Amino acid sequence: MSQFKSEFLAILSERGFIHQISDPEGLDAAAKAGAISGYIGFDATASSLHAGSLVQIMMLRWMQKTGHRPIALMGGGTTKIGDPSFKDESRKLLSVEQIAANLAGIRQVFGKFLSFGAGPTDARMVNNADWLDHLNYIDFLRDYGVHFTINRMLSFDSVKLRLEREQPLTFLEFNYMILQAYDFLELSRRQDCVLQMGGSDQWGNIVNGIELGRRCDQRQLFALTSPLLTTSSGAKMGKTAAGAVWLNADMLSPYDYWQYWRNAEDADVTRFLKLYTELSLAEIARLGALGGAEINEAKKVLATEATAMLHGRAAAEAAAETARRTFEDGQSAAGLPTLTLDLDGGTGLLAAMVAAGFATSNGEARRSIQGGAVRINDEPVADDKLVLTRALLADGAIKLSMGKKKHVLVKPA
RNA sequence: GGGGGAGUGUCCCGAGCGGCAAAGGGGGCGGACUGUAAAUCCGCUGGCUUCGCCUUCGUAGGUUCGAGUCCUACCUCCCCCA
Repeated sequence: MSQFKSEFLAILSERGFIHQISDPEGLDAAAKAGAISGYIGFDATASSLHAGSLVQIMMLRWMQKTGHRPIALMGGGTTKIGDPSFKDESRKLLSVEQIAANLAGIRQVFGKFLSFGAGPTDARMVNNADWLDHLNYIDFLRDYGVHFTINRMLSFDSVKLRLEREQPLTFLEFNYMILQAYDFLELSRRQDCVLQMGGSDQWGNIVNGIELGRRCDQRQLFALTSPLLTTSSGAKMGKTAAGAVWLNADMLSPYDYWQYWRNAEDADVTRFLKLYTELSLAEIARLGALGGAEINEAKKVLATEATAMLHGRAAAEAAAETARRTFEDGQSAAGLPTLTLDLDGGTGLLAAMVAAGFATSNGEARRSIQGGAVRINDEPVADDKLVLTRALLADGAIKLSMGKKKHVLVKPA
């Protein structure tokens, strides 16, 4: 499996990024022979990417680090259609304004992982709206539609779920795979891009692009997919109870991001270190060998390294220090997320908990209090009618906690 | 076209002879145990101005003191026959 001669594939392989490659020998030879260009598409379905996309981003990063040119494709056009792959029902269509706003949010993150420019291995960012928005329907059908048979498209696993459930798959969505295939063709022509990467759920779509390249331009293109990542207990990467693990700092603080990785399951530590950090495999092997409570050290390294890559070393160290003070010293630490409330007029505890995101309704907050989950300045609270006022301030803030892991500092308005 | 079956707590799956805020799972949250892990055990898991009030069982009507449960129409899906 890892008999790759190119540094690019060898690294991806040994770090666990590879699920399938369309023509492993061919791609390996191409990557060995010289710099190649490869892309991954990101649709603008939310205003930030989340941890589930991190594997893709890391693949682009490794591509660049091993001397190739990564292309981040913004799905400004395809998002208007919506990818139906492996979804059991169609998603709501996003407005054009919404897509533009989401795209702006998503763009930010790439600069932290890739270095952009015009040089041979500088990353590029392109938007498929540039070519998809102005396609002429009839011309497009005549030029490219002839290369796709419905028979074949219906055979893809990605649409089977929908078809088997006899859920409607609209013609609009059905076109998504054609447009994604066309993207690949466009990028091969415009950017000399020969590789498309993505999650394993994208395999069918990518292969369609390879077919199109062969038929239109007699060009050899490649596909490389990463495994669909779940945690050891089966949960999807990047989702927690509180919501998605966003990459944008304004949607998830560096502290909370650090916490997400710190709370990884034991069984995931080695795998995650390989995928989400750039530590050497030897170092990862050492960390992964730690047993019992010592593995917490490995989790801290994972959290700090992963956070440093996204938010910078300083933010990562600060998060680590805040966590250390909070969890290991049991003190309130200044780096905890803060919440500003009116303490002069007083704010009810229930309302404060909802504002802190500890509960979604007063009732839920009340039940948590009755269940003994809530503490103020580390003292358990039993009274759900309590009102937060300045009298509770300690060191300029009130530390409001729920459970062992959720802490917020309430400060006066 | 004909016949039969199904849509349940806006996370999911799923019970429900007319008295139902609705069994049971899963998931999630909290507690205990630990190592900010896993497993296990326990509690919680519609909303509110909470001894009470309000909104929930595909949609809209109807019967009834009272409907998730019965009736009518409609929507969607599954199966059999043509």
